[in-house]
Amino acid sequence: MHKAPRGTFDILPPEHAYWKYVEEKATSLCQLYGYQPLSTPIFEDAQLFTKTVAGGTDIVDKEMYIFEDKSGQELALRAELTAPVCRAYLEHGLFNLAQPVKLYYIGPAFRYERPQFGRYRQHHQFGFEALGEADPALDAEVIEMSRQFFYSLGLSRFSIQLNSIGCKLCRPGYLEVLRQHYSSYTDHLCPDCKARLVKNPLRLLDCKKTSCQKIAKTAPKIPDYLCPECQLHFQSVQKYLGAMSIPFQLNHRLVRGLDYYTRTVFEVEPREKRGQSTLGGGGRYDNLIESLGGKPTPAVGFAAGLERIILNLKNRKLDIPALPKPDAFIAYLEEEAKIEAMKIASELRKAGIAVIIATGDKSLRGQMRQANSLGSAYALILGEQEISNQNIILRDMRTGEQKPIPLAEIARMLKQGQK
RNA sequence: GUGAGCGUAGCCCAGUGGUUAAGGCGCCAGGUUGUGGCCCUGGAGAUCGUGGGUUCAAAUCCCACCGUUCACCCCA
Repeated sequence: MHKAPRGTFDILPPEHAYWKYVEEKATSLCQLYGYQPLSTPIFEDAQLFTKTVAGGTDIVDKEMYIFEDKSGQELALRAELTAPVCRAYLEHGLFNLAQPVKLYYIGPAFRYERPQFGRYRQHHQFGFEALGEADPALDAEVIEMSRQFFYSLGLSRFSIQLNSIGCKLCRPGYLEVLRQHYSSYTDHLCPDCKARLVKNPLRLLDCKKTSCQKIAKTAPKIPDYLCPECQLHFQSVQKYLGAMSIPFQLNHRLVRGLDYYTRTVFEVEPREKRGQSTLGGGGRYDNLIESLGGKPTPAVGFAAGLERIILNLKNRKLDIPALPKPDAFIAYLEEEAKIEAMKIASELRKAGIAVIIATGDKSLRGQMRQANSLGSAYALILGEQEISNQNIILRDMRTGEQKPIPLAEIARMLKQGQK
């Protein structure tokens, strides 16, 4: 027996109620803020990720699905979607449009990791990106929009963690100071942190080990080492957030996993934490487009994991609209009525009525059971008598009331019932 | 990559060495020769994750593998 590959899963119809709900909230949010949809391929040139997300991060070093196609071209299943969006922005000359260009996406991303709570090898991201504008007001708007997204879903028990990690001018200086601070404690560091010291020093700050946290507490804080421009930008973001009454927590230990971030970084953290809990995160990436061969182009964006959102919706036991049920179920007796029923079903569907017709020549009782379990609003019953009278029985499945309706009027009656 | 827990019908699960592996949900049929939901009756559905071992005897004990869940790492 075949199974879905490790870390992947099928989304069965009942589950799709959640997915539809989240996707509809996401698209209407984007409409509200002026973001337009963009779809990019599931796989890309591997270099698109290795160059941008950058070596030193686990995503590139060990988690990418990389393969050669038959021509020897090195491809990768997309590990995230910001780089593909930037690639499309450059490829199609979107920098010629009025800036910023605001785009959103919903789709799968792939990382080869050990699956666990809220973490999968194929997961789905909803994200939006504003390209071509450096204004800190846009950072604030992206954060506000992220917050509105979760509120519109009915999720409000989260905090927004905010930090600035500087730019290519000021960050190297900070990293140097940070390394110096840690180099005097190397004997007390956990093995992971020893590796981080050389590989990814920013990550030292959020190690969970208590011994390492002691050292992190006394570590120099990045906001104290920002250059004047980054400082002003960071303050402006906070000013605009304040103006919109968006609560946030400054967290100087917040860093993001991807290497391309500059200045503003933020994460949405649920109050009730469990394992992989971050609902979403984002920030500014002013160097990414240039590193892909474009002109220096500032940009800011956000991405959320749909699986984690849905886990939270279930956890909060929020009522999610059910998937639509059929308007009518057609039951029949004997072959002559079946032929007529097929004809009626076809005509009703042309009139925009969702119809399921009984199949398999079950007893009428069996057909009615099926109508019930499908949740059909009405049952239509066709037998010899009805055919000779040119009518059909319309049964309201909720009340159990039923009466014969002339065949010519049945579509109109059901249309009324739809509303 | 490291560590821990768990694998019994589609789903939830009882069963810790001894007859045909129990129950609930769901599914199918009948009770109503043309009518669903409630109720009653019956039925189908399980190589007890896979392979090996211990034993007269294994779902049950041991080993390996696979899968899965959780944690670390990392991230959405």
